Amino acid sequence: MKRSQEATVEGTGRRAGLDRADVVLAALRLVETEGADALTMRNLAGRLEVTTTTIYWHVGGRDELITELIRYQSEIQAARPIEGETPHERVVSLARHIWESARENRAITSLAHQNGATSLLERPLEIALVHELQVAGVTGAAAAEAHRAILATVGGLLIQALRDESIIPANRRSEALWADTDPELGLDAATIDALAQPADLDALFESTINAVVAHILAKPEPVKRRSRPAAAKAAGPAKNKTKRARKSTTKRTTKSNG
Amino acid sequence: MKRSQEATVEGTGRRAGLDRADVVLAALRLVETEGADALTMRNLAGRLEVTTTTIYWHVGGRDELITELIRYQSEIQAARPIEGETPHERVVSLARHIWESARENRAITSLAHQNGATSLLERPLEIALVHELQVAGVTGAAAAEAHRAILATVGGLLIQALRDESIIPANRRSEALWADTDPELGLDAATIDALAQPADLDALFESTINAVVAHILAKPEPVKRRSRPAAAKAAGPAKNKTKRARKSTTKRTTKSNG
DNA sequence: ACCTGAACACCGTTCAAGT
DNA sequence: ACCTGAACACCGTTCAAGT
Repeated sequence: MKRSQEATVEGTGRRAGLDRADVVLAALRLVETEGADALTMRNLAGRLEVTTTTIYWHVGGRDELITELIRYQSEIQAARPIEGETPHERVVSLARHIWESARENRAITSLAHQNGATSLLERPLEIALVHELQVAGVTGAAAAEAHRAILATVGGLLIQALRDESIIPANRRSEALWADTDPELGLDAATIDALAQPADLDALFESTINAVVAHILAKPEPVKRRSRPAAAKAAGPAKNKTKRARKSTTKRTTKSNG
Repeated sequence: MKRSQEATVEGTGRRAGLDRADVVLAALRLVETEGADALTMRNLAGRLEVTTTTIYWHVGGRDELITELIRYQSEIQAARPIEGETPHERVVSLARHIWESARENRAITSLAHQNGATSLLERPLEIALVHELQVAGVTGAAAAEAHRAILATVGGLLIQALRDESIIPANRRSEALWADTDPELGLDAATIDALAQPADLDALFESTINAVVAHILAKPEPVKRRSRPAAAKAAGPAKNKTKRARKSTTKRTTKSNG
C-alpha cells in the first residue's frame, strides 16, 4: 500500500501519489483516533497536507467517502470464526460478532450509525447470519423475521453501549436521570440504585440474545447440520474471491440459557 | 398560552411578548412539520420573525432548547393508559406505548435520538415500566436488567423503523442491499426475497417483545395484582407534589437475584 | 491527471449595542 | 427586559484555474 508521507514533488508545493485508498485509510485512522465527529473534509485534508478540494477529487464527497470507509471496515469485521455446534450456538455466535465488533470499533460504528450506514457495516456478518439460519432450517419470511429480530436486539443494546462512550450531557444520561428520581414516586430503592449504576452490557447481551434466539429457533425443529457454512462475503467491489478455509470448530461457546 | 402572532410594538420593528414557551412550542411545530434537521436556530428565528440572537436570549442555546422540547413531549407521551391485567400484559403494554409514541412522533424521536436525549424522551414511560416490574415482583438488579433488556428491544426495533423514514441513500438501505445480493452466495431465494421487502415492524415488535418479557418474567412467579396502576409521571419541574398512595401489593418483596 | 484558491451557502454562538 | 446587527469559527461543496 502506498504511503502518503512521500516527499513533495521537486520543490513544488504539490504532493505526490495520493490516491483514493490513501484518502480512505487516512479517514479511517482519523475516525479511530479522534472520533466520528472529527471526520470533516477540512480536518482530513489537513491530515493529508492537501487542500480540501483535493479530497473531493479523489473521493466524490463526504458520503462516498463514508460509504467506502464503512465497506472497508465491514470486511475486517467478518473475519471472526463462527463458534459452536448447534444452530442456537452458531446464531448467537454471529450476533456476538456484531456486538463485539461494534464495541471494539466504537467510533466507526458511531459514524456508520450517524450516517445510516449500519446495514452496510454489518453486511458480511448479516449474510453469514442468514446462511446460518438457513442451515438451521429457517428460511423465507420466517428467516427474514428472525434475522430482523436478532439485529434489532443487538442494535438496541448497541445504542445503549455507544451512548456511554459519546459525550452526552450529564442531565440526559440514563444513569443520571435515575440517580435523582423523585422519591415520592414510590419506586423500590434497590431498583433505582441498580438503574443508577452503569449496566453490565455484556451480561445483558448474553441473556437477551439467548432468549430471542431460543424464541426464534423454537418453531422449526433443529436440523442436524452437516453442510458447511458459507464464509461471510462483502458485497463490495471484490477483486479477488477469497475462499475461506473451513475449520471444524471444537464446541467452545458459552453455554447459557435464559 | 400566549400567541406569538401578536402585532409588533407600536410601529417599531420589535415583536411583543415572545417568551420561552413560545419558542419551545414553535420549535416543536417546526420539527413536526419539517423534520428534525430543520431545527436550526436561524430557521426557528425566521419562523418567529425575530433575529437568531433573540432565541438565545429566551432559551440558552440549541441544547437547552432541545432538552426542554423533549421534556415537554415526554409528558404528552405518558398519557396513554396501561392495558392488561397480568404483569406480562401490562409490561408489554408499556413497551408498546414507547413503540407507538415513537412511531407517531418520528421527527421528535429522531431529534431526541440524534442528540442523546432518548432517555429523557422516554423518561415518564420508563418510570411507569419500572413501577410495573416492581408490582410484578421484579426489583433491584433484576429489575434494572429487565428494564434495560426491554428498552434495548424496543430501541433496536425503533432504529429500524426510523431508518425507513429518514432519507438514507438507496445503496445503504437494508432492503436494497438484500435486493442485489450475489446469487453465488447460495442463500435461499425466498429468504432473500423476504429480506428485500419492507418489514412488518409492528408484527415484529409484538413477537419479539413478548419473547423478551416472557423471558424476564419467567424467574419470579407471577403476582395476582389487584392494585390499580400508577399513572406515569414526568420528572420535570413539578410544581405540585402529588403524593402517590402506596398500595401494599400482595407480594412485592425484594426477591431478586442476579 | 492531480491539485490549489476563492467563493457560496450554510451552521451554532457571542458580544456590544439599541430601546 | 427584550431585541438587533455584526462578527467569529466552523461546516460541505463547487468552480475556475493552475501545472
